[in-house]
This record gives sequence, structure tokens and C-alpha cells, in this order.
Amino acid sequence: MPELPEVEVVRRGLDQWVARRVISGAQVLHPRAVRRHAAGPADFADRLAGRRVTAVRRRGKYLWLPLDGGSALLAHLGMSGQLLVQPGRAPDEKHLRVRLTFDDTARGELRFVDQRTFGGLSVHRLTGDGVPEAIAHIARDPMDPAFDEDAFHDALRRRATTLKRALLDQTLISGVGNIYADEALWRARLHYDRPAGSLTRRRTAELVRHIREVMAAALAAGGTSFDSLYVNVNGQSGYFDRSLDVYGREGLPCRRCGTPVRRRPWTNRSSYFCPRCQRPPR
DNA sequence: TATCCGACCTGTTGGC
DNA sequence: TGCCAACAGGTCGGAT
Repeated sequence: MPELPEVEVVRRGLDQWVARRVISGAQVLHPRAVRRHAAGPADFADRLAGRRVTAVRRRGKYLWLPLDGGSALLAHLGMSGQLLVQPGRAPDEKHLRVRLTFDDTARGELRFVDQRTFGGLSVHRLTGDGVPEAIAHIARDPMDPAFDEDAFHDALRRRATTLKRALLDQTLISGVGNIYADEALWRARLHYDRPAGSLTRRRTAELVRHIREVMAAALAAGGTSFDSLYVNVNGQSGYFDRSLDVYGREGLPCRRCGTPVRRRPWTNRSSYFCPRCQRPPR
């Protein structure tokens, strides 16, 4: 499932295969895929036709393609989204939602394929910071060199919520999902239900370091699933699964202490943790 | 105003 | 074998 590291792999692929090309047209095959484009599918297509992609950017799990003229094509892969560069003659995928064609047809077309339709595409103006207006409220992600660790700590201290909720709040820190939240908390020996405001500055710094390390490891693993002709996100790729320490490992021994990993229902999802390494708050 | 929680969506898995 | 419920989870909007 696409997480920040996989989105970054997609960004690199798009930078190679789509950047600097001119979009000739957009075909929306499922309106839900452009639901975040308030003016509708026809307007979405109108705003892309004839525009040149000038770069490929990412913040957290969002990707965007700045276009000449000052707008950008924004993409979120949701849970099952893929952005594929395919030859135009290739048969349509079962869950193909949007097709972008380019004036240099020989280099293929860009397809947005999304089984569960949680992801989507939209076109927005860019703010002065070069970020699409629709995601201007999203915090920087921990892989961003400009991520402000002190500001993150101060924001945590102000929050009357629990640690994992705070990690999943994209306005505090972006790019962290359920899997990497559990993995980073395990590495930091912190319980998910601990009050967000209870960490010292040093402990916050440790947690951020663990988030970065687990994401960097996943990015390195995700990069191996690519071949050179193809921008591919394989949501079912098991490559990094083998490196996970707690997520999805209910009942299996903790890799640190051997205690069986537990799974607890948590806001319509699951939290995985080691009951010995990660003591619950009193 | 801040925080919480259900709905959205579809394929897979497991239980009966 | 077939049916059904549970599950996966990021984001948004309504509820508290």
C-alpha cells in the first residue's frame, strides 16, 4: 500500500518519465477519482490540456506536478492508487480511473489506477511556497530538510490527545500512516496511547529519528521493485513487509524481547505493539 | 475551537 | 460450495 517511501519512489519515476512533457489530454473514466476537483471532470481536463509538466514534487503522501502557467496537478494515491506510465497500446487496467496523454505519444501515457478509489487527482493553483492551495495546511514531512523538530515538539506539547493520533495528524507531521506510526513507536519504545504532550524534547527527537530511519529503510526496499521502463507502485509488494518489526505480527515474538506482539482495535483500525517494550500509560 | 469518529470503497480472508 | 461479516486505512465532514 502506498506510503511515503513508495510515493517518493513514484515521484522519482515521474520525474524521469513525465517531467518536461506536454499534456495533450485527460480522460476521466471514474468521476470519483477527481472528486477533489470541485469544478468537475470536464474542467479538470480543460485545465490540463496543453500544459507542460515542469517538475514533480512531494510532501508527505501527496504528489504534485507543477505546470507552466502557475497551476499544478495534485495526486494522492490513497490506499490502492498507482500512477503508471504505459504504452498507449497496452490494454486498460481493470481499475483505470484517469488517463493522461502527452503530445509525444511514443513515450507512453500516464494512468491513474485505483481499486478502492480513496485516492484522486485534482488541479490547483500554487501558493507562494510552491505548494498546491488544497494542501497548504499539511505540515512538512520528516524527510524534508526544512522539517522543524522543535516546532513539532512544541505542537505535540499543546495537543490534548494521544501520541499515535498526533503522529497521524497531517497538520502536525505529514507522511506518517498507521504502519509507520506503529513501527516508529515500537522502535522508540513508546505506547500509542501515551499523551502526546508527555514527551521531553529529547524523546521527541528520538521518535523523529526513528520515523526517519524506518522510512529510509522502506524507501531503499521500495526502490528495488522498479524496472527502468515503468513507473510502478505495487500496493501488494511484500518486499518491505519482511522488514516490519510489529505491524501485522500479532502473536509473533517481539524482535527485541520475545514477548508476543499484541494487536488492539484502535479508531476503526489496529495498533500493533509489544506489551513489554511499550508500557501503557498509567 | 479542538477533538473525535463514522463514512467512503472494494477485494480478500475466514467462519459458518 | 456459497454466503456473509470482518478487515484493510487516508481523508473529510459532521458530531460532540
